[in-house]
Amino acid sequence: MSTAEETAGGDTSAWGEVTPDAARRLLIAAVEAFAERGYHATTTRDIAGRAGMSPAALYIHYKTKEELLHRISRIGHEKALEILRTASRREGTAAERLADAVSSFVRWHAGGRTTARVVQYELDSLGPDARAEILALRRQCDAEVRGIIEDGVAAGDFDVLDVKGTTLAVLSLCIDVARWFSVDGPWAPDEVGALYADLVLRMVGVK
Amino acid sequence: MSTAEETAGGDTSAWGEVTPDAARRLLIAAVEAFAERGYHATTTRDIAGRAGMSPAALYIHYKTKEELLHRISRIGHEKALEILRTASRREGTAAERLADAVSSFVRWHAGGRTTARVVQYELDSLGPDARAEILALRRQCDAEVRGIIEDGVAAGDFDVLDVKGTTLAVLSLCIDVARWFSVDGPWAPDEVGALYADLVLRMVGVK
DNA sequence: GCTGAAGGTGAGCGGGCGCTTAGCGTGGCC
DNA sequence: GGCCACGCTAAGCGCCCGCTCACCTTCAGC
Repeated sequence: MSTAEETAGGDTSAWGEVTPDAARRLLIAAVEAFAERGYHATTTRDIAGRAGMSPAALYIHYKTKEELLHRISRIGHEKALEILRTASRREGTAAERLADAVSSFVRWHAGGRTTARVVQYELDSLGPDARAEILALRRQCDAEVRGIIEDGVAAGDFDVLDVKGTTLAVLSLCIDVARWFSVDGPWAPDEVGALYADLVLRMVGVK
Repeated sequence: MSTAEETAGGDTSAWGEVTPDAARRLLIAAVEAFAERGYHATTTRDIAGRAGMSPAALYIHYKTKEELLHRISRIGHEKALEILRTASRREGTAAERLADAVSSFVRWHAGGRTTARVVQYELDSLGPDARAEILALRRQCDAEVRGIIEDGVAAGDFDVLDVKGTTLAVLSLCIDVARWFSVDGPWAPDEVGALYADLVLRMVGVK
């Protein structure tokens, strides 16, 4: 896992690679606005206002409103893929690797709920080209999880009827955390991660 | 389960209660448009056009665009609740009732994907009052599933660590089907329903 | 101190939005 | 046939959208 998970309160970390400072502030403002109201219901005036700038400033750093979503989506998906890859490539049994992947992936969706919501649910608002690029990243995420499950089946550790379907279900379960998780709810991201890791191990019939 | 599930090809059934005919055509057009592009990206001109009417016709049958979403959402949630209730109240072991609930609920999300998408993912576009009304229906859905799981635990049939969390995960898994399911994909609604019923029985540790 | 690049602003454009209104065609009732 | 209620349309209002443009500041380099 990464050295520092996104903190609660306003996951503004992990955008360090975005420069200059004004461009990063606009990006973070866009993430928050998109997460709260959705891409289409968010106005460029709202984004600029949150970043403490005039509406015109947005267009110095980004060509269009859609470019903002594209950048957010790509960075987010790359982070998600990195999380799954790290868990997949560590040492240990398939069960340990799968539990690690699920718990860290869920922690990211719960803790960085704001970002994850945009990343997972605003995909359809991208144009065809950007969308295709992001879908390629998603297929890689799928491949990482499927790889772990296939390893478990091959080693005789898992009992799975349908590898493809189970992979989809596992990812679906994790992703949907971004929809329902709330910081005001009864669980901390860690707790959901642990619960979900247990549930997923049951789903793959770990022995 | 109901006598007739929604058919593929354009789930226009189940709107029989909406009259007159023009109002129903507008509602079905709105469901399709909202599912394809999202509530905020859909225009009233688009809805009216799909229904073969002029933009102004919409306002004879509905006060606002939001009222359309509200009506769709309420009818959809009532249908979802009815599906879960029917499964919950049938005879049989907790495992049989849970498998029934999950498979029929998933079949509805997969087969009536268009409607389910709007119902499950456009909730935030409703105003506070309408939203509160719909959330009450969602809590009832949650209660039906939790009831079955509690029955299974009480009877000693299930092995569950966290009833509330597991209930949430089961519902989350089913609901997210509306996001990823495609009629062009490799599965039929029935197949996903059967797969998911098996996965959920594993999650609750059925003995 | 002058200059040019970089990063910002205020004002506003063209257009499409949700929604309204005046008026038209039509079928039921006397 | 005369009348009216109803369902609908054509036209368009007022607003706010994404985005642009002319201009202003700041500051490094010389």
